[in-house]
Amino acid sequence: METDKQDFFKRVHQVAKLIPEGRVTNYGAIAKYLGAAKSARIVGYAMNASHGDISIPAHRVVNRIGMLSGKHHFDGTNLMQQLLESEGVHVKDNQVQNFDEIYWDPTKEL
DNA sequence: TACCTGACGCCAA
DNA sequence: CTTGGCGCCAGGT
Repeated sequence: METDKQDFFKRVHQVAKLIPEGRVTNYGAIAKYLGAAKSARIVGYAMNASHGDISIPAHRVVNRIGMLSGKHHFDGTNLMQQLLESEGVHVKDNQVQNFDEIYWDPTKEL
């Protein structure tokens, strides 16, 4: 059974739900937290799978430089940015402002 | 079944 | 300091 693979996705979803409002994290941090630091890409894939689940704030997950690399995958063109700003996260040019301040590291916070 | 692409990240030149 | 290439895993064609 490919339960192992699905389990990884499930873990990613779980961590994504733990992201506090107004905070953001990056794929690599989640991957590392799960023990697969080099599988940052898979985290993004998991986000794509979780895109249908509103309980998973995928918009709070950005790449290591704080850029909304995944905004292109949301319904609207700037839906991801809208959601972030709605939580108090300032975004400009697909880039999260004060990323260093609102950055949420699961390996540290958890 | 094999090859290619993809919401990333890090190292090397 | 900037740009390019490689590695990782999974899914689709």
